[in-house]
Amino acid sequence: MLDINSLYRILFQNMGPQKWWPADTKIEIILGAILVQNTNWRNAASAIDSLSNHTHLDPQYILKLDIENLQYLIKSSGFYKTKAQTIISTLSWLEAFDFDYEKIKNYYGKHLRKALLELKGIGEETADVLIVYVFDGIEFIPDSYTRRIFTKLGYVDTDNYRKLKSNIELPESFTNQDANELHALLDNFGKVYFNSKNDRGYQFLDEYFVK
DNA sequence: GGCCAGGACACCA
DNA sequence: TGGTGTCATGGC
Repeated sequence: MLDINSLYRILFQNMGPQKWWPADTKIEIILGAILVQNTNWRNAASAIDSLSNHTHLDPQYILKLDIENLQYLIKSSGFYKTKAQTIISTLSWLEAFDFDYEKIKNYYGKHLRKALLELKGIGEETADVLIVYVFDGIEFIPDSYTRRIFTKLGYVDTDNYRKLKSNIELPESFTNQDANELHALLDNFGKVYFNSKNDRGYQFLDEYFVK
């Protein structure tokens, strides 16, 4: 069975750097992480576009929007009522720290993940995504694609997020960039492997898949 | 026209 | 702790 380092190396050698997160600013990453929850990226990106057209993704401006207006702007991402609330609770939290991410890291230290989980609408996966892509931390992110891939690789206890996370230890050598790249590679691999009907050359893991 | 996508949460036992 | 229903749009 492939260990994390080998899996990482094989993915990287076949796919190259993924340059995640696909966004220009940290606020855009945060909004994207919320809007893509259980939604395909196309719909989430469309919501970001309309939000950007109306607010330039200025968090202060977004917080001043009527909730109905915010809901309308992000409608294409689905679950728009819940996501509007999540955006407000998260941006309000950031605002309390003047949108200073270093200040937040210094304030919470090791308890950052716990603080993120206390935000309404931020669950384990989104918390880990924010830690890796916004706060430069190191976390394994066993999202649905990752769990499906690990299942095929023969790992056990892959059926839910917490179970797989508790059983996987990232290598000591892993940096923030490695955690970033590994998650991006796994998701982009999963996206092609599980969704595309025609063969696009993503068969390089097949020899490691069981059955 | 059904199925599902880069989840979270309330509720229940 | 773990399983289930609900929230919702747009593309295929």
